[in-house]
Amino acid sequence: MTLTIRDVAREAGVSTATVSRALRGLGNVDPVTAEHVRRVADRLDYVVSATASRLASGRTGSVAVVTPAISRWYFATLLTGVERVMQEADMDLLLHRSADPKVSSPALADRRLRSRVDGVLVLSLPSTSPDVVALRRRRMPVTLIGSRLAGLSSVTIDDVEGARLATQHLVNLGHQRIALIGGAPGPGPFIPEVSRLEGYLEVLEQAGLKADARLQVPGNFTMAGGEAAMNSLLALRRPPSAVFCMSDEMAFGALRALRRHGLTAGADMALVGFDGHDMADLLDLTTVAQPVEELGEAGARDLLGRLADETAGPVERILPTTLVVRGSTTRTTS
Amino acid sequence: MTLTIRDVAREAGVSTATVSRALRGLGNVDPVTAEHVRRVADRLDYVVSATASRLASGRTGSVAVVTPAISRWYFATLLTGVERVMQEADMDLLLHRSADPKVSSPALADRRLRSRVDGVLVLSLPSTSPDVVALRRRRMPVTLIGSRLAGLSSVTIDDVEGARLATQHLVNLGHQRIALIGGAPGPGPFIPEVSRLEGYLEVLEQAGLKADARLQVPGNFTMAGGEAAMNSLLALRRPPSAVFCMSDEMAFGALRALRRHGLTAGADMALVGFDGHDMADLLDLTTVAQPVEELGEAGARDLLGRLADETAGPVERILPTTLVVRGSTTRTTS
DNA sequence: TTGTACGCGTTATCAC
DNA sequence: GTGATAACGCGTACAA
Repeated sequence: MTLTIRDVAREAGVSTATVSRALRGLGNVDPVTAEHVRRVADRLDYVVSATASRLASGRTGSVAVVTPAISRWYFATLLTGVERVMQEADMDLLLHRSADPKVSSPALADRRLRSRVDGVLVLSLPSTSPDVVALRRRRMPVTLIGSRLAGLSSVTIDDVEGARLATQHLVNLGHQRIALIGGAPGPGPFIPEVSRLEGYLEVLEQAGLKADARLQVPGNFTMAGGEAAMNSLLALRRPPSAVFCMSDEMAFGALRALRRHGLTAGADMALVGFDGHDMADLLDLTTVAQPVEELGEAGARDLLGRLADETAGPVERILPTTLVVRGSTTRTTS
Repeated sequence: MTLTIRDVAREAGVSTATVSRALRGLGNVDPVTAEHVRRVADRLDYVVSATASRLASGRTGSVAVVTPAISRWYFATLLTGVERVMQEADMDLLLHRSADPKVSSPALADRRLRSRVDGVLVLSLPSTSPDVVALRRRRMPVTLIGSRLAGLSSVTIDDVEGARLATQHLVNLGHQRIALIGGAPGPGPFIPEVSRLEGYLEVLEQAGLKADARLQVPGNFTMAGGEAAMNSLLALRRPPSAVFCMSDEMAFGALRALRRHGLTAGADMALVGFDGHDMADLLDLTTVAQPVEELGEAGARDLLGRLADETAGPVERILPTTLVVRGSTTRTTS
């Protein structure tokens, strides 16, 4: 029913082997023959069966990206960068959301991805994630984006430095009680979280301010979480005068909380976010901007390189962050 | 090197055919044998080769979603819904961004998707898109989300009605000069755009207000576009007193423009968005909310049904929208 | 209920 | 440079 390489071979008057070589531009084919074959294939509107090609060659021509979330700005933006590079490279991109490890079977990604992709791009997953562990054991080419792990290639920002930038900015403005809105409650293995906490604590210490555990609250990296976190901070007997949020989306939630309390960011409470979200500008939010789309592109390119040259050693690329100062830390009047 | 069905067959003491049947739960296998085979496969950590299975069965077990954008909220949210359903159905999901038809070869999606997927989910693409045209000709199962086309299954909202809700709301508030910030300049084949314009015009007419072409400006469905659009409206000799934006993201941009002009939404200018974006609440934006994630899920389910039963006729599902009134249209004081 | 054997459409390895 | 042909790993008549 559907056209096969044999049809093209017959029509072109050559063997299937030659068609295969010609269509893939393998070089060891007479240029004239090759061109002829290509013409015929074109005329017939023939497209190689990806499936058969995969089975025979052992390469799938596709990669998977496993991510904890899709619609959150950071991940959606990473995806944009990844997709662009993969499309250019003519690679299929499989999208896989890593389910909550608590509710789903461990290493689901591994089972679903085995024999389906040549490599995997892992977005911001904790190194202890069963998915990552399984993938590693399988010796599947993996590149991490947004987290690091010994032995694996990764593209990240310097989270410690980013947090330092944010916190130092607040210190410079004279704040003494600087709170932190972070991710999950309790210390997790989630790299950006740990590193940003580290940067925050470092600066406090250097500034001679002592860290107060009550000022460190979880926000789960969501708007709702950020709002709840800010509410709890405002309910403290001695609320902070400044807050560093580990993500812009949490900062947006915090902004809402402030507003509902009749407070103004920048005047009543200094607020710094993290990410460089599109909407940070609109909301006049000071933030530590990271080149998210570029992170995605760089990660994708690294993985492609790794697939092309299996012997390539792991590379850890670190992209720069910049502090973008806006009204949420500098406004002086309501 | 890698485990095959033969290894499992040998180890379990049965034929490969039985293994194949048992592992797929085909029924015509002795329950005891089946269980035994499953155990062995499990112990060996065997996973069927998706590639070989595809070649033999003719089904790829994967679907593609082609979308004009990934990080825009609406699409990222649709994707979340789609991905959830596909993961539950154990279907691979290929992500493909449909490039700008002007710069890319026509029907790129078709060539890249042929023989790679069983069906395609098309997000909000104009029916004249070369991708859609090619897919149709190929008789590939297709479900549209966010747009409609005779002969194809689709899941949409009632865009006309949504626009009516928004415009009527503004009319009810007593506005006489109601502007519209839309998509691309000039009339396009992009369904939501056309329909929303239609609903807007209908209400104006019913209200005895005459449409003013100068009050209809393109915003390209981006924040930047929305901002520029609002700027141009404000530069008019007789600016509108209210604006209906075809998307929340454009409304956000419009909000910024207002702010830069020292104006307040709701007090100096009424503003209604469209989508029900997460952040509309934070920005106190009145909007026509649509169940975006559900749209994605419904579309995905429809496509799955279509794959299971090729004879199923096309279905057009329409999900409801609701007007969410907030301060951007009702605030009375700056 | 189970096993045998062929076919799925390419790629890759040899000869030529 | 080109052509046979044997894998690739599984599904599925068909036979038993």
